[in-house]
Amino acid sequence: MVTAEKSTLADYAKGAVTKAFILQGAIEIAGKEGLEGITIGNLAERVGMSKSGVFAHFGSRDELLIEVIKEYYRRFERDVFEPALSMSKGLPRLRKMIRNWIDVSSDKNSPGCFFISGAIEYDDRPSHIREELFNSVEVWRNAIRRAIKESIEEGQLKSDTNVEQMLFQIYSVVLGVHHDSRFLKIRQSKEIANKVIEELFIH
Amino acid sequence: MVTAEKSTLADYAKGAVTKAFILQGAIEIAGKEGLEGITIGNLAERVGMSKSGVFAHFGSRDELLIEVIKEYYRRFERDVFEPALSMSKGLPRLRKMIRNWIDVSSDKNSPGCFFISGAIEYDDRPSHIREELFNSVEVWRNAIRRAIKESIEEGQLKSDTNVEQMLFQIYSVVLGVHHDSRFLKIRQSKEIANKVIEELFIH
DNA sequence: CTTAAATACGAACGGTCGTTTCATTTTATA
DNA sequence: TATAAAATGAAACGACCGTTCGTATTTAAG
Repeated sequence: MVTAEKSTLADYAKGAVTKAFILQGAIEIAGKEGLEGITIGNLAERVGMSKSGVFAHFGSRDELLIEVIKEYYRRFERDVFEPALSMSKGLPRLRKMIRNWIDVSSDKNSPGCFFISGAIEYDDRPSHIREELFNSVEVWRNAIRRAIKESIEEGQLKSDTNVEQMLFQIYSVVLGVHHDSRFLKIRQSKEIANKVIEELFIH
Repeated sequence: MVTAEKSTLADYAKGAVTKAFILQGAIEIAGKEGLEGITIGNLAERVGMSKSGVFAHFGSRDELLIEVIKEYYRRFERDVFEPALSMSKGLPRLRKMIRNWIDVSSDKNSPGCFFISGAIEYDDRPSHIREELFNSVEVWRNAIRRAIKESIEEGQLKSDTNVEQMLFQIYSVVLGVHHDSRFLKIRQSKEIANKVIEELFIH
């Protein structure tokens, strides 16, 4: 039974545990094959269930993908954004956000950044999936915008800094490190990316 | 009959004309749905042929995709690289190469840059298709490297310019403009990208 | 003009896709 | 412990996948 006061893993109904397990498998598949690589069949095989058993948890494949994106967003927030909150407002925090993001985007053992791979997969395909992805990306971009503005207010970035251009440059660098490390398999791409980011902050 | 001395469109066997027509259709599909969005079925429908009729020209879907990439590469060379050769060696030529590349990557009426979308589609999928794509990308990257070095030799870029870092930054900006114009639908992304490139060359 | 080769089609194959239906088993509640 | 509810499975559906085969048509060569 789930209560508002206190809840442990054992409290959750079996259904919720299974659902979380399925989503974990789906994220792993999407990390290798992309979100469009998730099929009910290969997901069922991976988690050791029947197709209909998996399907029943979501009602449709679209809904499954939307829940995958929501779950990925939660993890992104937990792994990339929240750890940066321990740094002081302004450039230290912004720097930490970007470094964490570069880490998950270049680490070959992680599923890669769905914000980046998903943006390519759904750039010309209007759908609820695209909308869900778009909203997640926008929330993240707003967090970056805010950190840039706070860095300006703290006097750590030049007062005439163009926020949108700075955002473009930061986003571009992460797209670059994602591309170079995952497609081209360049090992030192992370170091180059961090160097470029530092120069961006210094100028 | 096709001769080595002279050849016009009418000289080509019907098969070659049809094949070119099919490849054109395939490129259009890939522009909207990605390379993996090309199926024998939807391609046949688009060009008004039977599945088996389309299939016979290539022998397998993999071979079809490889020929699509080769054809795209030829067009990229023609539309992006070759026009830059009219500019003088060094920074003017490099600048033109990048501008042309930004144009095809941000133009919503063009199929987008397969070097970029393909890199995401095949980043974790070893296959002949990936190899073909990888080789095309490497040729293009070498062309950029060369233009950077010539710009240094001509004294138009600082002598201590790090070629690999410069290449990373250029590539990142184009990834950025591709992302912002196609996924986020930001209209002024091309202007921001060109501005960033100019600042990159000035510093 | 004849004839061989090139080209295209229609039908079918085994698979996989997302989804539905219904029966069965497992879990939680009273 | 009895009972309702939740969770899962087995089987099948029509649609589409890449591919094969045999045949008809169109094209080019002699």
